[in-house]
Amino acid sequence: MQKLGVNDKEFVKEVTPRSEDFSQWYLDLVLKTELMDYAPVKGCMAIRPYGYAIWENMQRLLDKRIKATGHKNAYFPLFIPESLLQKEAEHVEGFAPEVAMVTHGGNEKLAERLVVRPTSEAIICSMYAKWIQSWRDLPVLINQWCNVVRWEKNTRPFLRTSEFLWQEGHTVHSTDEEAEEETLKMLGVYKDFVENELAVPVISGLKTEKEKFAGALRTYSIEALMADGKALQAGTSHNLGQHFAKVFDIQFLDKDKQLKFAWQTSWGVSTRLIGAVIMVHGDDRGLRLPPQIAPIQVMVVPIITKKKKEEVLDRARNLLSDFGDTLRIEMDDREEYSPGWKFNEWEMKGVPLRLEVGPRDLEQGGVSAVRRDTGEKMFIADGELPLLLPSLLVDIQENLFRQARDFREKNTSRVDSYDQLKETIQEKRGFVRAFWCGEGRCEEEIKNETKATIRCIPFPEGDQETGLCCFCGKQHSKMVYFARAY
RNA sequence: CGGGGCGUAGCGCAGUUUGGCAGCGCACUUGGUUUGGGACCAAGGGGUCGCCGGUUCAAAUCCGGCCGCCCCGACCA
Repeated sequence: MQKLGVNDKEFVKEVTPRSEDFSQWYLDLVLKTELMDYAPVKGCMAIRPYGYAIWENMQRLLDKRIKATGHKNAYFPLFIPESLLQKEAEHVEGFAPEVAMVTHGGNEKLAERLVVRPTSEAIICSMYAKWIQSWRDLPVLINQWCNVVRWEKNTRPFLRTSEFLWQEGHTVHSTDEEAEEETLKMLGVYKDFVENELAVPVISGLKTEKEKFAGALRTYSIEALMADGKALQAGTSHNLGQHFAKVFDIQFLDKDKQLKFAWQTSWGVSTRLIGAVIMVHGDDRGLRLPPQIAPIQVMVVPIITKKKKEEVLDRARNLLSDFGDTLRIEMDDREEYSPGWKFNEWEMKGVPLRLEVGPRDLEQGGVSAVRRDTGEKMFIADGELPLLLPSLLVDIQENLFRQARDFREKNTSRVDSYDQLKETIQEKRGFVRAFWCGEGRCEEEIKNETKATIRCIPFPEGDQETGLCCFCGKQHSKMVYFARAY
């Protein structure tokens, strides 16, 4: 391999530069790269093939992990009788403002309104109550991939849509300890998946009472930092305790002949992760997709000229047949577009690696390659391709993660006073580490004034440091992460 | 739900102030010449001007009502 420098030419401006207007950049990008399009109903989007392919790759990689930890997939109904949703007090209070209701079937008014699921605890628990009698029926480890609907006031493609796709795991256990273990195990699965497949580094920890899931005993989350300095909750795992078991009557006869309420968990990640990938890795030229989830990992652009057309196309086709079994490799041999147009197009669409095959490359017995993550150009001799292509993709994947982690480190601040907290959130954004006493009142006032929320209380590393609450000054406060969030 | 912006060809827009043939760029179709960082020439196709009503000889344009989308807030994966 011969390095040929870095491509730093300015690209054609179809997308608002990220530095100029992050929000507009994001919207331009998701539309221009054909990830999605707006649908006729507010907050609803069509996920186009290129966007859906990313989701399919995410599904495949996460589903494998979910199954490897002993879970099985199932499917539960879209409609939930209103009375079921209302059983758990906190749950209904949290979700009632944003549920869509079906009131009619055909022309007839329904006897009971049906909620279009905003999440499936209620319907699943009503089924679990029928399926669980004995300790021998436990644990129940079920996941489902589906759509849910939440009537949001403010929507944004992928980050917050009225309908979105996700997976939700719902498990039932015989003890508190086992449920807690499951909750943490799945949070760990999410962290592993998001960091290794999406190349997005995350902080994991416990949510505060105020931020926890409606109906949960405890919520844990993984939190990522976007390139504009705002945080995004990338996944949640809830220990539901016995809250739902008690109202849905999920009881089992234990080994000690006692009738007991079961312990439950639920956990989910959604198509929001596509938004995270865009906002963490994207740049002024467009998307930068991690190879693990990129619909196209390698795009071959044949440089077609009048004289050498067939030779060039033959070589390009050979590349597809040589590597088509091991890589997601495609060729853009459209003759109505110039090579330059294609370079920009596939860079905007975030394809990790581009191979150019032209008359010059044929003469030299190799291909030109350009990395999307660095813009680096190189010449690769034909014989080196089988080893270099996979290793370049690994390298790109790791580099994207490293860049994102470095960005997060640079944008994580440690503050000791409330004034510093306010100033940092205002000026620098990013994650801000500060001590917090655990009081909802402090949390609330900080949020009202700074718009920053406690993203999570991180898991203690070694001897946990404590200090004075940055707001009220109380001793033995814990270190938490603050940030403005999506 | 509050504040702001916008609805005219697939996309981006002009035209609305001062009523008078519905336009421009890109995209699309056909033919030709091209092709190593968004090629060029020529000829074409495409419209319920968001919807309903009113004023008028005449409405994209004026008036009234409604609907939708986007952005910023408050609420949320």
